[in-house]
Amino acid sequence: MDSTDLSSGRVESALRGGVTKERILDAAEHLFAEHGFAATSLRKITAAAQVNLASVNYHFRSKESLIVAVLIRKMSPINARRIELLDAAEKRAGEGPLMLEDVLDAFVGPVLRARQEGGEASNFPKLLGRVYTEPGDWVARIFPQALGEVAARFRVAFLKALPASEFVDAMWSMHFAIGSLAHYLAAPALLSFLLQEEAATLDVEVVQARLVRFMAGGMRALAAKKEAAG
Amino acid sequence: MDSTDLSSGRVESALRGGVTKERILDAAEHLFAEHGFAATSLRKITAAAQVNLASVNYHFRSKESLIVAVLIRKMSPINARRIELLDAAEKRAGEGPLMLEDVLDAFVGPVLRARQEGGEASNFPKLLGRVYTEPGDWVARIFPQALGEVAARFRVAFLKALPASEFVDAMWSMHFAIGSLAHYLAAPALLSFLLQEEAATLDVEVVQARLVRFMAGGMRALAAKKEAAG
DNA sequence: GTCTATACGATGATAGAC
DNA sequence: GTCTATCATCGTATAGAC
Repeated sequence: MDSTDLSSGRVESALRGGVTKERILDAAEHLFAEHGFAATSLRKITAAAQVNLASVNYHFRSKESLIVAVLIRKMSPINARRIELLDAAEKRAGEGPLMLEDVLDAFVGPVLRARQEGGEASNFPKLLGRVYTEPGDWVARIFPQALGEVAARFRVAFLKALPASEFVDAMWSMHFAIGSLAHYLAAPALLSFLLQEEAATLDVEVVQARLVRFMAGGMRALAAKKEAAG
Repeated sequence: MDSTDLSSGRVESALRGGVTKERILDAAEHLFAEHGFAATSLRKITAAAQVNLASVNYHFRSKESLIVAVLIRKMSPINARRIELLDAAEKRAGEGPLMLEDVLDAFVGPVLRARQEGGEASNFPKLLGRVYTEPGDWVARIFPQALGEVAARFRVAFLKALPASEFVDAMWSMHFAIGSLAHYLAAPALLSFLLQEEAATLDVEVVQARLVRFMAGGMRALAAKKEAAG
């Protein structure tokens, strides 16, 4: 990590423990989480990372691509944990039925706990929630990369946990459920407004319990459509 | 509407059927819906409206205030229709129980049909969906103004339709339900990704049926928490 | 009161030297 | 691979015409 190349102008950055690209990612992640995408200029990022402004455009094509890179890097451990928990749930179920609540816990839990993974207090979950609704077509392009394996695994898991459901209905309910999660992460202001009080001091366990209960109820109701009708 | 003041320099705008303020609102609404908030500069708006750039800063304090003004204006008829439908549902229920699905239909229907109200094809629903998750504190400030009466009416309606639920639980489920709606409006890309096909050609009635069924199932499941536990 | 012309600082992006 | 220099464009502010 440390460099002995004292004749180079890159001594300071080398001593600080990372190449330029990673230093940009670190600074950007911190500032994005703190102030959001739009409010964080490339100049603030490069200043915090102590690198040149143009290096962002060299290592990443644009600010948009930088955002994507930051998100992908942060999502990876979360998605790994999701699959880990899903594996455990499926193993626990064995040959028996896969509980919908367990699948939802595996999907929701790692995201809600994401703020502790960084080791520092951050509003990254809120940032993550914005991903789904950020304007622009670039969002659609990160789905395959960001949650390709996760989507594939949970697709079949939800289908297994909702035996009465058809594929299309399960995907719709999955979409609605993700919406509930994303909205909780991204729009705490509305919740505070509805509750007519501050909702910031909430325990993660309690939130997860409520969220999973809501999701499970909704998904089961949608899956039961064909049963009730036919 | 038409002006005979041919001696004035404002003939052109008068002939085009509106004062500057409204022409800005019209152009902004169209461009915001078409390209999103960030991608629409004030210069493009004023160019489309054929007014001076500085007039935006005169009639509205800032771009942010302009966005709010556009949203409030567009939300008003939607919210009026919501209350209209809620009134009808409550009258229909009479002294009997208020059906949760009816309340949800009243809440969801007018939004899903918003694209037809403008008389032109627009992606305003998508724009509306972004409101809930847009970064920045200004969003929180529009809630009281944008859905003050609506929130108040539907708060009590949901409580009536969910007799087993406590206030806090009902508000949480309301929040989650709004999340499902907002997410559907704002993130069609994810749905297409999950379905592995284009989802653009969907009938509003079908979507509403699915959405309301999901919401109702989720809200009932969350409301039943206390019952099951106690 | 309304509207215009003009300017300011900051932003994302790029070209070309090293 | 990294830098300096420069670009067009952005939101905003103000002075002054009507």
